[in-house]
This record gives sequence, C-alpha cells and structure tokens, in this order.
Amino acid sequence: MTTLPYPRSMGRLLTMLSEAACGLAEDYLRPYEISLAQWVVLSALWRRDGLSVSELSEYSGKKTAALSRLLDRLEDKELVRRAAVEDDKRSVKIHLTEKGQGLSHLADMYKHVNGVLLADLSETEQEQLFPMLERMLDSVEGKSKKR
Amino acid sequence: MTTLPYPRSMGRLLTMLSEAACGLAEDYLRPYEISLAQWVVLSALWRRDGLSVSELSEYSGKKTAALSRLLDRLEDKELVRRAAVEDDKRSVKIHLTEKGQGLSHLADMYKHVNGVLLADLSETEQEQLFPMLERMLDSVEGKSKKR
DNA sequence: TGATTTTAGTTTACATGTAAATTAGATGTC
DNA sequence: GACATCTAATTTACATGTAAACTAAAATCA
Repeated sequence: MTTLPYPRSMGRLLTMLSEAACGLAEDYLRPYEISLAQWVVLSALWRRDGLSVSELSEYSGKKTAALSRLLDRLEDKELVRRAAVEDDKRSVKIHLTEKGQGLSHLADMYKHVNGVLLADLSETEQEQLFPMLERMLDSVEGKSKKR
Repeated sequence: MTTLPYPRSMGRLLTMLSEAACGLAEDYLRPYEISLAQWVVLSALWRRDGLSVSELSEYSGKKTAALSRLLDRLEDKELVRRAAVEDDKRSVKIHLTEKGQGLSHLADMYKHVNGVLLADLSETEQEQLFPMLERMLDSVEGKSKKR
C-alpha cells in the first residue's frame, strides 16, 4: 500500500522525539540493568540522598503510587533501602546502598543523550530551541488540569 | 526542603512536553471514553479503513503485540472488527464499525492540541521550530538501534 | 514435492503509568 | 481529650509498552 502520511502534529513530533530520547537513554543504561524510570529515581538520590517518597515524587513527576512499586524493585536489586522517619512515622526516607552509590557515574547519562539529540543543530539553533520549548512547556502547564 | 533543581536536559524537556501534549489529548478524548492509544489506531482507520495489523503497526509506530491487545479493547467497545483476508490467511484487516465511524469527527483532535501547544509562539517561531525538531528526529532515528 | 525459512498475528511475562480505595499516623478544633 | 479531617505511603485494578515464545500460513529452495 501507499504509506499513509501524517498530519503536521506538534504532539506527534514531540512524542516521537521523546520516545527516541528515551530509547537512547535505555540503550545507554541497558548494560547496567536499570530502567530509565529507575535511573530517574536514582539520579535524584545521587544528588541528595535520603529524600522521602513525596520528595521523590515532586522531583520525578511520578505519582507516589508509581514510586512505591519502583522502590520495591530498587530494593530487590539492593540499590536503595527504605528507612523509617522518627518525627513522622507515615513518612519514609530513601537511602542509596553502597551498590546504588556505586552507579553514581551514571548521573551524567543525560549528557550523552543531549549530545546525540543536539548533534545536528548549530549552537545558534540550540540557543533558540531551549527557550522556545521551555516557553511552550510553561504555557501548557499553565493550562493543564494538573495544577 | 529546598527544591532540587534539574540539569538542562533536552531529553527531560522533550519528555515533559510530550507528556503535557498527551495529557491535553487525553483530556480532550475523556468524554468519548477512548484512550490516546486507541485514538491513534482509529485515526488511521478514519483515513483509510481496512488496514491490516502490520499496516497499523507501521503507521502508529506500535508493535503488533501492543496492537493485538488494543484491538481486543476496540472490538470489546464495538468500534472496530477484525476481518479475515482471502488471499493470505495469516493477515487480518481491521474495519471500523458504524459506531467507530461515528467518532470520526475526533480525527481533528490533534489540531486542538497543536493550538494549545503553539499558543504562545509567534508564527516566525513556529516556522523555526518544526524544521528544527524534524531535523532532530531524523538525526536521532538515523542513529537509533531500531533501524 | 518436501523441508526450511519467513512472515503475520497472538500470547505471555513483566515494567510502568493512572485512578481509586486503604491504612496508619498527624493535625486541628471544639 | 475526642472526633473530624488531612497526609504519606501503599495496594489494587486496569491500560499500555517491550521482549520472547508460539502458531499458522506463505514463500523459498534444493
């Protein structure tokens, strides 16, 4: 059949780019046997250990429900452990294990992805691109039902 | 706690934008009780009915495994039906039901999303943005392990 | 023609995301 | 202090994506 063409959709373009970027990240992480979702959590802890689940949620943009299970996996892999909080027994703080700390060199993974994504754009273009996308994001989040 | 800042990551920016765009689409579709993933399949069929699973896969970028289950749901909802192919009994063609055809006005959903995404960008900026992102996508897909 | 390889689609196991219900522990107000 | 309300985290049900195994049918080729 003739290939069905797509309409010019910014949403589609963004989704394809995001999927491509995530794919690059997953490829990079595969040898270390951690998923991108797990990396996001670890990357917060590498920068500040002992965050609570709520704080991780705020940082990562993931719901605590999603984190709860992600943290189960990370505990299974012995990369993090949950610790009780004295002052507030509802709260749980997450700490890196030595094994988890040992992967901290992966914190720079996003730079590799950045490099590939931006390889074909000039400095000038990059200077234009970031602010435009940031503005788009601000404008959309202003309208979203989520805040 | 002090909010943990993020590094300047194009991957993160693209992912947040994509999620925002998908959220807008889901909000738009919610009253019709179809998911964005389902819309993608339907949008192909509204433009060309009777595509095979493979063709839908190529169009949508989804694996046939994912489609198989999606099509189960769309059949449950009586929006599409599977039809045997005479020439090749391995192949399955997907047809819209009347009910599925009846939602075809949703084909323009992406324009609504486009409108919101681009609301704060000037015409000039939009003219710059699309080609830059398209170029980025081409460049990444050229390097991806997936082709 | 008969055996081997490809191809189309499905199924299964698993990771992840969402929404809604649940649990336990703070907080606030009278 | 007792009761109502909020909050932190978890659990459950479900949709979706991936990879790998599986099935059936078509194509290849020796």
